Amino acid sequence: MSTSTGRRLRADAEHNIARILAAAEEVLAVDPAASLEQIGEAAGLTRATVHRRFASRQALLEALTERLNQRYLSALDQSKAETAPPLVVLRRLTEIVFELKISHRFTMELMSARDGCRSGLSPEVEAGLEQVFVRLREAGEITATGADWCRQVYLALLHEAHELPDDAADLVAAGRSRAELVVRAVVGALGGAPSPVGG
Amino acid sequence: MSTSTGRRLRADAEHNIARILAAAEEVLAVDPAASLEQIGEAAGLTRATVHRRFASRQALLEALTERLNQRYLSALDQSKAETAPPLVVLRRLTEIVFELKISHRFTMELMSARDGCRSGLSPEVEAGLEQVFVRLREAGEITATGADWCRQVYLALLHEAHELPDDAADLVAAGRSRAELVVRAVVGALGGAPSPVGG
DNA sequence: ATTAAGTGATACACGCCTGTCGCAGTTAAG
DNA sequence: CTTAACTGCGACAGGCGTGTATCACTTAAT
Repeated sequence: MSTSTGRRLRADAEHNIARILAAAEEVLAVDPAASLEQIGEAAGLTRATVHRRFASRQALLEALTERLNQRYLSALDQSKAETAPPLVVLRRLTEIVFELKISHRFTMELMSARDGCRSGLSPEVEAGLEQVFVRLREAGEITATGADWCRQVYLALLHEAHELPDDAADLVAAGRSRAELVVRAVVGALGGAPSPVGG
Repeated sequence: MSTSTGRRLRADAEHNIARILAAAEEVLAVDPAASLEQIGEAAGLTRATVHRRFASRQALLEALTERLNQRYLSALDQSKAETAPPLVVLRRLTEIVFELKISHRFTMELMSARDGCRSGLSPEVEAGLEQVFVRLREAGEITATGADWCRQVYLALLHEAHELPDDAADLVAAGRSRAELVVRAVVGALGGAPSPVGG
């Protein structure tokens, strides 16, 4: 709905849209309540121009989330393309998302802030993620069946691992790789052992 | 630092402080950017009175976090008092914190929003939580050694389980109890199996 | 009952962000 | 080159939240 709203833009205008989005990400990562003025300044543009490209602050934020959803899709493609074993897919995906968390910190948190029960992720991304867990289950790596639960646990552990200081003991134990740590934790959380109690 | 700043307050004033805090929690849970006016109205008081009791918005928020930290401490006491087995302690603690997440939703999220690497939790609460994981490790239930990692994983999984819809498949599998689900996931994530990959 | 504390109501100053104009100058596109 | 698009600049109106202060009134404390 935001891609090509009317007729084609001039090249420089299109270019400025990119600069605004990049600047917004950069500035809002530092101060989530930053004004459009600050964003424009960081983009080397005027507030007026920001308004010309994005009718409202809300519109700008929506453009940011749409952009991140595209990166997510691309990440999913990159990691599962070669029909690799599901654990490898999970590890690759994790590594890419770690990079996204660095370059798109603000938007990541924006999308994590659920309103109600929505995840902020596009349906396509959610479906792609679900596929990863379906394959993990088929391969016997996990036992959990709920798509929501799997996705939430994964993203949560990914996030926490990312917040971890560089010299954390558990990181060393995982061979210095945050991705390794996440993969192990996710597999453990989603059910290495079937059911130690009842049922 | 906020308890008994100067001389004693009159009884009704002290009472109003409690009403303001309760109203703030209630209102901010719905709209985190709500004005002091809205909070005052919800408390049956005027904005002026809110300002009399809390010099600034910032001061009010700090009072909220201090309050929640006290609840955390009390929760830790309640769950580990009887020297119960660590897994039971974890489950009890989880159940209590679930209730806190309902009654203190806003403040929970306020404290989760880390600025830098601080957790928002008071040192006492962090220490108490660490003790729980130390005992879990001594009992052989987990293998992870990092205090930060353990705490973060626990709180994250707790949060995600709480966000889960009531009819989630994994909840049924865990015997309908979110606390059960969290305990299993935490134990799994923090290392049921030592190290399936390398040295 | 007396006094000090507390509240309601109202008003004001201040600052900030948003959204929208218009105009002059610059730049891409054909 | 010529035109239409785009930007910078400045200005404006409107809204909202904060923080402070004053004054009359009510209430707890002793």
